[in-house]
Amino acid sequence: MTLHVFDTATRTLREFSPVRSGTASIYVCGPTPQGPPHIGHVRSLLNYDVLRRWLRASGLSVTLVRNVTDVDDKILIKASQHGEPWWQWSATHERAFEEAYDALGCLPATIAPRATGHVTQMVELMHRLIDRGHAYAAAGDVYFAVASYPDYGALSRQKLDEVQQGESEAEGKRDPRDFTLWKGSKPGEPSWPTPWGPGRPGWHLECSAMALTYLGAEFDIHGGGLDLVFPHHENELAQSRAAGDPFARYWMHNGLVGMAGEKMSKSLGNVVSIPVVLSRVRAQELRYYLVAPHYRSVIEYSEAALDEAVRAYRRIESFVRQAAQRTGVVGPGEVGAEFAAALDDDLGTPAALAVVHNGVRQGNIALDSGDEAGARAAAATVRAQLGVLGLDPLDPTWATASTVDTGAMRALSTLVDELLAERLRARAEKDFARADAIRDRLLASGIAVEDTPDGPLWTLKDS
RNA sequence: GGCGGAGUGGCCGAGUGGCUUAGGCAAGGGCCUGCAAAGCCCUGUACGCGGGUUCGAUUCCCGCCUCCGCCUCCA
Repeated sequence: MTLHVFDTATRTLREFSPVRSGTASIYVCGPTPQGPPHIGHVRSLLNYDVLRRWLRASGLSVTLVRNVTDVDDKILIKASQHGEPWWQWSATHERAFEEAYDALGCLPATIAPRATGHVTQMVELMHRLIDRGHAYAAAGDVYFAVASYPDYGALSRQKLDEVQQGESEAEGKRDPRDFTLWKGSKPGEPSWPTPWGPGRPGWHLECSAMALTYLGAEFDIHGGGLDLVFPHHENELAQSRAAGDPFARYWMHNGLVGMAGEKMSKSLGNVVSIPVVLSRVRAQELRYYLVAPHYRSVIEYSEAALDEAVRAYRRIESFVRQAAQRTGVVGPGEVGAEFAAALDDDLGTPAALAVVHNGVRQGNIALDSGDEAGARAAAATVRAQLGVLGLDPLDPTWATASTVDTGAMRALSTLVDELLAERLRARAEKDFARADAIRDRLLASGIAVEDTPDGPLWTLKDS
């Protein structure tokens, strides 16, 4: 079985077959860094990170482009409200997004190009569109002539006549539904020179230009949040196709994160920002929470659901750590057919995680019965599976300052081991009061002790 | 108004025309343990409402209700 993905354009599950064999090219709409990253942003990226890891595990070399819309209306407004240059505002938040992605274990994009660095390519694209009669300049702006492209609406299944028209009273616009490729500069705004006058990129144009630059005229998968289907992706598709480029072969869209029955969005002001969540739970736990449901389903964020995910993840983590401590660390093995089938079916992470949990159970049974080989085998499989999901507890990504500082860790380890040895003596003498006192004292210091058939294990409590 | 999605056991969350069960969390019982924790085993009238198709529907069809997303910046 090979990967099948749900393609928004056809509304069907399609077998993934790359343009260039042995490789996969993916373009993901990244953020407009106008504010701090929230859970919704991260869910989207996480989904494409899992996709990428799975393609890689399936033997393909993956190029993933994630753009940064580093100039747009909101950025200009926010920056001026805060008395900062637009580029400073943009760069600050771009960094915040990168940090959030890194914290959650997203593999770095092959390239994360910025819109402002690709004006040349945008101008080239506009030339082609104007030459072909699909675009026109008017009063410093450049518009895409929607009516000139019969397939407009194919992706989102919008009928042009039914599209509600915004109150766009721009002069020179031939059809109110025409969208802006290029915005003529207004006083005080940044601008770049073009044959049609100075201005700045429209939102849609940049993606077509950058996808072309880094992935070629035809590439495999274009991804993004469901809210981008219309108009953003519809417009991208129209531009690129009208210019003569085949563009994306598959369109993937992840479901949004809701908040008490409403979409989480900047405009609604109900965002749950990543730094806030990460002060509650660890990054790998948040990742589990967001990766566990199917990527196309809606997630209604709640702290209760997040806490459930934390406990579920800790069950997995506890097995992997115990197995490593008791039977030695084993490298990732094979993921197994059942797991592969789950992910091949449109990234079925829920079914994949069910396989992981069953593996954990088998591993725990092996540990309980002293079956070291069985435990090691289970651990190897589980780690391989978790690796594909980006959830391997032993991945160095999750290392925190406290565990990285090996000198301090060694010192702590010595002290704890001494106390545990003392507790063992107390237990041997049936002095349970003293044994429990030692355990309580360690717990009060943030060190949890568990007795196993192989002796006590201790772990630092993270929260 | 147009386009699209969803309503599953206490909760989260998959899935399927009937087969033995998604998985997790929580709960109850048991095993293990000096205790605890963890783990393992067992238990639980689930599929929004009303019709229809069918030998049989949670799963297909029709209608209805409720909720969500897009059509304006948004992952």
